[in-house]
Parts: sequence; C-alpha cells; structure tokens
Amino acid sequence: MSLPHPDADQITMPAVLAAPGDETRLAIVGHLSLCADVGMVCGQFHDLTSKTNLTYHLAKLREAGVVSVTPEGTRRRVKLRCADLDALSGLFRHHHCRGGQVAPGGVDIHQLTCQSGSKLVICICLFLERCP
Amino acid sequence: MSLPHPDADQITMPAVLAAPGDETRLAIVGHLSLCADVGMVCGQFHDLTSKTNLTYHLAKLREAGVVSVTPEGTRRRVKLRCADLDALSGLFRHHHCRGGQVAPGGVDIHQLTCQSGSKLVICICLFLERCP
DNA sequence: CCAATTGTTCAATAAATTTTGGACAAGGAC
DNA sequence: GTCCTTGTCCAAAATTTATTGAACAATTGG
Repeated sequence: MSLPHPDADQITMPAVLAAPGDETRLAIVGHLSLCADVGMVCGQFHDLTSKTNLTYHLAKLREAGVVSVTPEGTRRRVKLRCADLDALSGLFRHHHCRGGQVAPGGVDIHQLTCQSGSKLVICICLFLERCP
Repeated sequence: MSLPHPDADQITMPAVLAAPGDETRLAIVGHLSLCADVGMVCGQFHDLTSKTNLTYHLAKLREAGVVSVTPEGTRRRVKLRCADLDALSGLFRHHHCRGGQVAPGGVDIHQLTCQSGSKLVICICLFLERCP
C-alpha cells in the first residue's frame, strides 16, 4: 500500500526549504542527493539516528514533498523527488524573474504567485540560480 | 558600535540552510532577496512579527551568517551577505563536484570537506546548480 | 507455521524554539 | 534637556520539535 505524498502542485517552496532545516533531515537529504537515481533504504540511515526517529524525520520529508517513500517488502526506499523539486524550482525562478522589479524597501512580494496557483512561494535567491 | 558577525570562513552550509527553516525568517530572507543591494531596516519588517520577535529572528540570521546588520542612528540596516553566501555556495559546488563519485547506497560523504577547513558541508543539490 | 528483519506506532519525556510585554538604551529632532 | 523613535533586553510562558523504548505489524525466508 503506497504512502500518502503531496501532489506536485501541493509542494510549496517554504515547506521544501524548511524541511531540511534540521541537522538530521539535512544529513538525510545530503545522502540522498548523492544517489538520487536509486535512492536509499531506511536501513542505510541507521547510523544517523534511531529507527524510531528516522521514521519521524522521513515522514517530515515525505509530507513536505522533498522525498518519495516506496515500500519494498519489509523495506522502504527513499528517493528525492528530483523532478518535482526541479519543476518547483524552475516554476519559481520563472515567476520570480517576471515579478523581479526590485525597489528599495517594501516590494510587495504578494505579487509573486506561482502559475499553478499553489500557495505563495518565497525565494531564497542565493540558493537558486539568479536571473540573468 | 558594530555587531558581532561570523567571518566568511565561519559560515557553514548547514547553518545557512537551517536558519531560514522557520516561516518568519524565511519571509525575512525572501523580502531581503528582492532588494539585496540596499537591504531593509527593521521597521520595514514590523508587519511580519513583533519588534521583540524580530530582534530574535534577525539575531538568528546574523549569527548564521545569512545577513549583516549595521546600525544607522536609531535604525539598523539588514542585508543579505550575498558575496559571502555566493562564495560559500561556489566553494561548496566546487568540492561537491570533485567528490561527486556517486555510488548507490552509502557514499562516504565525510570525504566532502570544504577547502577552507570549515565544518563538513552537506549539499542539497536540488537547491544548487548541478554539476554538468 | 515460525522466526527474523524492517520499519511503525504510541505516549511520554526532553529539548529546543518562538513568542510575549514591559522596561530599558541609544540616537535624533526640537 | 526633553521627547520621540527605533530596537534591545529580560524572564517567563507557550509552542513546537525531537527523542525514547517497548510493543506492534507486515513481509520474507526457511
């Protein structure tokens, strides 16, 4: 039975950026980024934290849409949702650039709205490829 | 009198990524990213949270090395440390790519060490420009 | 069917983080 | 010098997050 994951259009940049804002989850994402194609099974993270805590943190990452978790017998395979996150990032860059009339002080960032109609997405440009 | 800021070589990727892992600080960084050249003064964030809480969150971002805070009379100007963060990001990409022999399962990410000798930096590749 | 393995659930606990509001400090304007 | 504005400090409270370990569930292998 598959686990609940947010649809691609339900993934928001704040949630995606907030999810790794914890040392354990950051380490998990770091490991996964090195083998994005095949992912990893839960057992491979046991040196990071306890089994129980791992369950907790992987749920956080799954619920944020950062990873997908797929049962494989008694194991579960975890992968970064690269395609969805790339799409989110790309979509965001597109809109951020469009809205990118930067004025000193209070730019109304509410004008930055994703095309998909998802919740307001706020950028951390320094982590993303900047507009040319 | 200037406020204490970490030197550029004391800024670590985990701290930089973790600092915006809070809705309020994420919003602050989002605002700042839209006017990176001139930054903003504290008063411009008052619609985000209370003055006291703002003091707390800006201290968090300053201590992580994400922003610089400069007194200007009774006001304080906050700016993203773009140059330092770009340097961190660039340095990290350089080393991540060098170390980037990706094997399924347990890649020893401890081999990924910043040239500057700062603490181990773990990448969230999906947020950074990928290696060609 | 039983044992082993993997991972989850649960409630409780601990730790960390965020928020609060009044008092306070520093700089600027008059 | 006084008043105003901006932002800080402080301790306490509230909220959130992370961790724990035993019991449990599902799958696999024999």
